[in-house]
Amino acid sequence: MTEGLARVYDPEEHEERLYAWWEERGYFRPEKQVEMGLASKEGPHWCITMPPPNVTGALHLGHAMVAAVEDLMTRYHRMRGEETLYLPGMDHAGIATQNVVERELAKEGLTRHDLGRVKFVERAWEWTRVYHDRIADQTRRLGVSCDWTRERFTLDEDLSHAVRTAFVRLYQKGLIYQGSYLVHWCPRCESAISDLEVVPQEREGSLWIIRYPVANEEWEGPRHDWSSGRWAEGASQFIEMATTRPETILGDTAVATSADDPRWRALVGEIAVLPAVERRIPIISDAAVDATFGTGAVKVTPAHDPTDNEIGIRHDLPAIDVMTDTAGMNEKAGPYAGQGRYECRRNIVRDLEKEGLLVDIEPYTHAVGTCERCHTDIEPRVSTQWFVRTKPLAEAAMRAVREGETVIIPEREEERFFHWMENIRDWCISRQLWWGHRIPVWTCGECGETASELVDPAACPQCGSEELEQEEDVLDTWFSSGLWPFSTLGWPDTEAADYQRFYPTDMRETAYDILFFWVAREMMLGIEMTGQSPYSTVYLHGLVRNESGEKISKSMENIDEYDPLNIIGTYGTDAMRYTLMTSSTPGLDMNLDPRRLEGARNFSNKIWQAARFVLMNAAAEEIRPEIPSSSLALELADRWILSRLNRLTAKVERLFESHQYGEAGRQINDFLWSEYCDWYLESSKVRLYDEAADHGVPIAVLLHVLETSLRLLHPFMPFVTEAIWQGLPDEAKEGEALIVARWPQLNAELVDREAEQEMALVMELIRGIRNRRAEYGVTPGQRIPAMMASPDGHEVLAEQREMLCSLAKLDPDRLIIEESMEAPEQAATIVAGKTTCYLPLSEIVDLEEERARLAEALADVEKRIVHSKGLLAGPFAERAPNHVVQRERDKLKDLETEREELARRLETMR
RNA sequence: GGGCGGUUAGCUCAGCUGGUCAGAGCGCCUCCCUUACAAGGAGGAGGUCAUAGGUUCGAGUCCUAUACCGCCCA
Repeated sequence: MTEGLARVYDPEEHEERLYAWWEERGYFRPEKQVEMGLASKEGPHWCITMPPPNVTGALHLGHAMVAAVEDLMTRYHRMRGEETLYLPGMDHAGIATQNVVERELAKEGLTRHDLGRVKFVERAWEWTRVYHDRIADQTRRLGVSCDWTRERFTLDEDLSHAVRTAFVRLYQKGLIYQGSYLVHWCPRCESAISDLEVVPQEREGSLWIIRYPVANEEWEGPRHDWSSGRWAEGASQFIEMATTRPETILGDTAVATSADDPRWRALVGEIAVLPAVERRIPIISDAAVDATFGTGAVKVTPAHDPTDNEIGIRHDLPAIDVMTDTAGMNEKAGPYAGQGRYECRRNIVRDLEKEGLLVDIEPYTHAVGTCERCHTDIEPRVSTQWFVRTKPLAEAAMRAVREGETVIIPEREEERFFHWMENIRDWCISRQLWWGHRIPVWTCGECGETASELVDPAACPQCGSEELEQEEDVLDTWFSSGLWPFSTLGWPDTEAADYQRFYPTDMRETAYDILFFWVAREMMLGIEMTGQSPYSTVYLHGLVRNESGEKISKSMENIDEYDPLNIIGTYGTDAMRYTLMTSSTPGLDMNLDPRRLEGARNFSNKIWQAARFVLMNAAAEEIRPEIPSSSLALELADRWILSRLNRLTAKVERLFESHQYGEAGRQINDFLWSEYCDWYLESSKVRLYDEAADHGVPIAVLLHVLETSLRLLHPFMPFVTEAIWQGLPDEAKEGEALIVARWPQLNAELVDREAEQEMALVMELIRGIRNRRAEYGVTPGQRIPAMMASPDGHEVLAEQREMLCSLAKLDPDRLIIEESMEAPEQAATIVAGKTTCYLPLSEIVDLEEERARLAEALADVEKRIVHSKGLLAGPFAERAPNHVVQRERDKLKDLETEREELARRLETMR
């Protein structure tokens, strides 16, 4: 592998190959880590369970984000020597998968009912097998170092057993109940869905102002048929109300006004006659009615509206469901039975108008609930469902967060968590689907007794009858996902090795938009089932959007640009992961900009090129001992880069510990590019290209710094770093793979403040000289003379003659470095602290320009001196902390030195 | 209606507990295919950190309003 590296880094050459190798070597497995001595059974451990992707389709950028963050954490902990488990898996995604399979069937002209339950479930399994493989493959492309030997699927036998156990326990504890309540019903899925699965959508609809006749002595009820135009003939009193949903009139069981509304007070207690169906319904008053809305009176449809449902309960009103499972009008809808709900709406409005009961129509914008999965308008509907009593579970979950057992990052998300938990409603967990965990409740055909047991009951526990029927419905997918952090580790077998070792886990990492869907449920079920919060930290990342901040959706024209696999194809996995990690800040949404991807790809190539340089030069050398070593005679640049490296190591560690991964990634980039490549590597050429010079030291330092930086960068860019690392000579590294190398530790001995200050002077002079060369248009390669006067730095500069000549393109024979000297006349001047550098470019220096430039610099310095003096003379000197004041004093001193130098120089030019 | 987040260079974004923080990449201008890299190198221009107050010796950084954009909940 030390054959030298290709001219350009090509991710495709390495990524899949390296991944296969890692996996085959078993590095993702905790057992292997222990076997290798990287971790120990007695030592620290770290575990994260992967948010299981749905088996519905393909991965998107959200998954790529999850992969980037979680794999970064995983690799970091593994390198730190913790026994690390990243446990992967997938979710059967009940409603979503059933939808896609039904869509497939539709292409064949079939519905699930044509197949029947058993055959349909078989089809869903076929789908699952295909997509499981596809998603697993894609996950590997993301470079995720998870332990595939522990992969789980929510419908696996053991996980189903966990679901069953959890259900039975909750049921027997009275935390699960069945009842007839208002739920969100999707007429396309023909199933109940939870509050969270309803997506409100703004609609420009209408507000229909209608009126119902009131029965009284003069008019006891209609004497003519509905739609005859004479239905309300003779009625003398009406109550007027506004509605956005005229079709639900048929299910009204009252009219309500706010208490003491002067407009309607007299009618409260009277009976209104419902159009079309002629039901006699009471006029009541209720606090829920907003007197300022519409006419101050509302129709009450307890079976089809949440607010009305509550009013209905308060007033003991009947709830009449007028619809079918597919949101058609049922037999209770009288003349409209058999019509679709929107067809019915049009017709009943027409008829109301005909009967003189339509008062007005106003345009009205309001929110309509739609199904998260199929976007069909939701129908609130009373139906019999299973619920989890969430209050006690929520209390425990809140306590865990409040007491710090689980920390949510970013912190503000804790507020959202509490707010939701405090207002939590019971969780509807039954779904009228076929794909999922069938509810383990049996009803006796003889006595009606219901039972929920761990083992399928053979006979009714109450009457002994064998006529038992299992509940048809399945459980909400989130019920099984809610058990994920422990069901995957072996629960309910609490003696299982993984459960013992890794539970509670350390991290739940996911996007903030599923805090309630999932995290909240995991917390509730986890604490209830295991007595412990399922993880100590919840880290929530932001959503990925396109570069204009728009949500990426399948309907976008350039959707392919945002397909992670296409991004990987263009830029490589490393570039994508690095970009996802560094483009944003924790918890904030990210606008993914292709330019950043390009930059990241360039970065990976840059490291590759640097490595090529190091390896080419190292190939010819005998590799010297590791660093630090007293046997190495380090020069200024060596001491400087080692110091910078160790500062970086400390900084990255601190940033990782506070979950500021993006900042850490940027810091590593800065170091490698702007310090290692631009300065150290360039300066090393002086020694490496000098046959007579010692090559061992720069090679050792180049290798050491490169190798250490690769370890720091590995969690961000796993592939390119491993590819290079494998190419490094054995003497420069420890172990067989970077993925299992040790995380770098700060070596405080190598932090060298003096070297940093001296190097800063050298760099400042070189930058200054380059700047003047560019300004005067000196031919790039041309060697020029220079004279440096430095009372405090001449020794350092003299030692760095070669570096100065090389990087500033100075003529070695005409470089003079003294403590002080007479200033030449025709020269450009650079002042750096006490050091003055003259470039005697007699032919090209424009004295007038020089004077102007120096005068400008002097003016600037003087301005800063005035500011600094003002600061030190004021209350700042007394109130600010000592070290800040001292720093200001030092700064002033430097400025004053510089002013002197500039002034002196200007003087000589008069 | 309640709550949260954002508003920093032309563009996409960093700036942790207030004191060299005014930054990066891309774009732009000048020069350079120099034996790691043109997916590159050297130099340069560019921002009164949304607005108005306030706290402080000192504020993109804290507080209060306002505007605009976005999200969540009802």
